[in-house]
Amino acid sequence: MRASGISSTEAAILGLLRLGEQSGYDLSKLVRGSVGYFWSPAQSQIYSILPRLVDAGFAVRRGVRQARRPDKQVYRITKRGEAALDEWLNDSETEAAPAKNPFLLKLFLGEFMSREAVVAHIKRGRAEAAAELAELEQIRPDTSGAHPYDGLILDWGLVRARAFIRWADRAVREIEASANLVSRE
Amino acid sequence: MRASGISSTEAAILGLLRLGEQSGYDLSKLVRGSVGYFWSPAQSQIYSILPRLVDAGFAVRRGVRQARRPDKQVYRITKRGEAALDEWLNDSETEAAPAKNPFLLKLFLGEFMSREAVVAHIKRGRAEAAAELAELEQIRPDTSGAHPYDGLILDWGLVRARAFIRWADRAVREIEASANLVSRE
DNA sequence: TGAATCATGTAAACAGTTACATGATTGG
DNA sequence: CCAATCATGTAACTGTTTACATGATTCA
Repeated sequence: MRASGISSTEAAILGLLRLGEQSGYDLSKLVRGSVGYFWSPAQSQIYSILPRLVDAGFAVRRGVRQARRPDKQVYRITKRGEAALDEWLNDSETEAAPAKNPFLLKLFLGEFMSREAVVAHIKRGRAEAAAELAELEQIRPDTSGAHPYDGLILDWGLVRARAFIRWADRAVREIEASANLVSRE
Repeated sequence: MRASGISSTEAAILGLLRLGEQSGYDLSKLVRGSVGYFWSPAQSQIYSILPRLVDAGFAVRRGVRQARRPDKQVYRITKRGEAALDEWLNDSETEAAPAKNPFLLKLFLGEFMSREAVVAHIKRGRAEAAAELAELEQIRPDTSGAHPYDGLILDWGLVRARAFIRWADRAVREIEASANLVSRE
């Protein structure tokens, strides 16, 4: 819910533009990089937001001729765009993350699955977390101070992935332990 | 992305119907309860999904006359609905949780805020996590075996909230430490 | 030569939210 | 008496995804 300002996705795009002039193509690549971990609009959504930002006076578009590449449109944030982003940033009511966790939903409905299927589900989740952890562990946060909070964000990713893996291992052990109990009754 | 089956939200509704015959009103209350922590469609979405499930043959509707309450429509899952839910449950490709975390997005854009604003943002997140933790700590998982995996889900909520609080405290300390460094330069 | 990358966009559909409309009954 | 609860739905809108369309260039 926003009173009058920009949406979170518009804020994300404006924030990326604030790092420098970018084309839609650049933005989709940027989004697939680090930002994509916590915000990843579809490519088509980026292309649909960009002209809206121009209409609103939050960005300007400039055509760039290229010799060995297709011509492109680059977008630059304007003062009004910066102001709109600042407003979003300073709004203390950050919208809540949507309560959408298909992994937990499936586990909640686990009573309609076999125990083996539930265990397999948890193990799949664990494997995904382990893969994510391995990916995150590759990243060396830059110490240049250019993106001062990237290290903290990375850190949360690591903490979360490790905690999930520990939880998953415990969960599997518990389920298997209760299976043994039942089979000995 | 689903090949041919039902969506996660439809699965959630069918799963809830599998616990017993329910009205749309019952479902929105159930959703606001425990399930809402990881899946919470809007009330209007529930009312729009229900007739679709009936059309697809996954549920049947029955009108109930009530004396001291408005009449209501209750829905019961059918065999075909159970089969559709089973298919969704046994599909190993559980969709990924959407990468949407407004909290992290704002932190990522923290370089365009004052340090104080960033700290305030993290503290707000911490407060929310603490409130959630307190709520979760009230819940005593039922040991009847009716919902065998509720305890595990609760446990993940507790683990996650506690990990977030620890991360937030560390983050605030780090930001304030680096502020002191800079101010002494 | 063929896959990947560069580059931009449209169309159609689906998912999801907010707000509105209505009205009886219960309980403090 | 007033707020909350019971109860169902529609309308309008925003957000988001998937798929399609097009075509040049680079690199293995």
